[in-house]
Amino acid sequence: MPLSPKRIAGPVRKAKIIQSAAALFARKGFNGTKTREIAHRAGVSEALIFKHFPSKEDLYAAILAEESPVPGLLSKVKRLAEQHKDVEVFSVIARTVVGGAPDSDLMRLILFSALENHEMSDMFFHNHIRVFYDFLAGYIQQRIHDGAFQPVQPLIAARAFMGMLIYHRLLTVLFQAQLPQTAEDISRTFVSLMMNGLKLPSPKGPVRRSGQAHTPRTRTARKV
Amino acid sequence: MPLSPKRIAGPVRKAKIIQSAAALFARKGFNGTKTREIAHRAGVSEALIFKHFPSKEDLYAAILAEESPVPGLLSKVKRLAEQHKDVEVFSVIARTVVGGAPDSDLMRLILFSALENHEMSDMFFHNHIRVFYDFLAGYIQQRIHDGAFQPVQPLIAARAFMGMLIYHRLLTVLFQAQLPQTAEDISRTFVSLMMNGLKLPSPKGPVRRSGQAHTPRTRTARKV
DNA sequence: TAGCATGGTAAGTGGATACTCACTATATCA
DNA sequence: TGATATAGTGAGTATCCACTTACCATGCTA
Repeated sequence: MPLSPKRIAGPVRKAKIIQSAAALFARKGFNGTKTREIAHRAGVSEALIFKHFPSKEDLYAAILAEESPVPGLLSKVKRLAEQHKDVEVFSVIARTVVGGAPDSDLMRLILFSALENHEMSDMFFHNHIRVFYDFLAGYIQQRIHDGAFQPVQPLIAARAFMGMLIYHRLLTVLFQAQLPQTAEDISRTFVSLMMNGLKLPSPKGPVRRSGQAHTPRTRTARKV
Repeated sequence: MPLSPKRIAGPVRKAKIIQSAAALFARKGFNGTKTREIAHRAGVSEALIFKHFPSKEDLYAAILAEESPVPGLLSKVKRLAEQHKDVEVFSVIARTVVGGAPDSDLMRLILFSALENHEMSDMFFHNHIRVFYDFLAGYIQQRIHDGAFQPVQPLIAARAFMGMLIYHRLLTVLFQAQLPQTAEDISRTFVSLMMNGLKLPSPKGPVRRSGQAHTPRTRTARKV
């Protein structure tokens, strides 16, 4: 009886190859990753990779085409949004990102694919980052309409908030530039800055502030 | 007279090679750039590159070691800071970044070097980005001490502001994700959000002075 | 103008690398 | 049981690429 754990169903092996390749592409980029390494990591011969994928490019594309884990979070945020729990909406997003999402590998894959201008990079960006951004812009716009926030450009405000979060994530992933505070403190500060930035000037007393708050003349476009 | 525009002083040629290589490394990364391309772009033979630099790695390091154009801007900002012109300090930085600094090539070089974890990447990051960040954190801290800003963590607040700006820059450089508004509008919105976020809750009276002491617990950042 | 340092190149070289070929091993089931 | 499809591989191969060698060209100056 041959003790062969070798032969495995096709799709399973294929998934294993994708997983191994993703880890390597994330660390070394497309050009920096060799098919030999991928094979070794996946525990198969190099030839088998090419049985599953016509080329290294195709393997890379298969990785970028994978689904995002985002929707779960997004539906949670949407529930809060329907209840107009402003602070909670921003807090959940902040805690998620500051807490480590997207994870290091995913961040690096996104950046590498964008820098190396892979054709799927746009879609990848769309699936993993822009969903939040679009949702948030829509929410801000609605809350301005409700009279809960200052009349600010929703697209810019959304980009500002996501910028705080993603940039923070970038610094930790790319430069190990951690902050001394806890993730919770950091999230709270980001949310607090943003909520203060968006909230209406208190109705009492003269509101004298330097140039801003002029009514938006461009209609808020739904494009990025 | 021999029509030879060929022979050029060593340092000049070297600079030309660096310049050509920088453009290519910025677009394709270290692994994606071939010495042959660099030579072609610089209008010299491949061999000459290796007369000037022992290896491709050394050429890359020479590029990363180049001086940053930042100090000019920083001294300008410092003058404004000494006069406590809060809005102007933030505005100048915002306009500079949103207006296109660091330029596309520099941004890409920084990101590539960080992703490919080149050993000089940290220094590069330090010279080009962290200078602002450190300065800003110091300034915010001082203004908190002056009683002009809310007691917020200066490092986090600085990261938040730089995050808005750099992330915006990143989206335009990497994903051509422009916003419909003008650079000036975008800068103004970022600054306005940040200044609102940092400013003290307005007391009933029109004058806010450093003496005012009540800390509204509503939604302000927790001090530690 | 001889001598020499400097600027420059054509033509390799050896090792890596994406991909192929020809072939073996195992499972399924009529 | 054996026909057939599927899983898997060792041993290439053509090409590319960083780097070298051996050599020529030009300007400077004693």
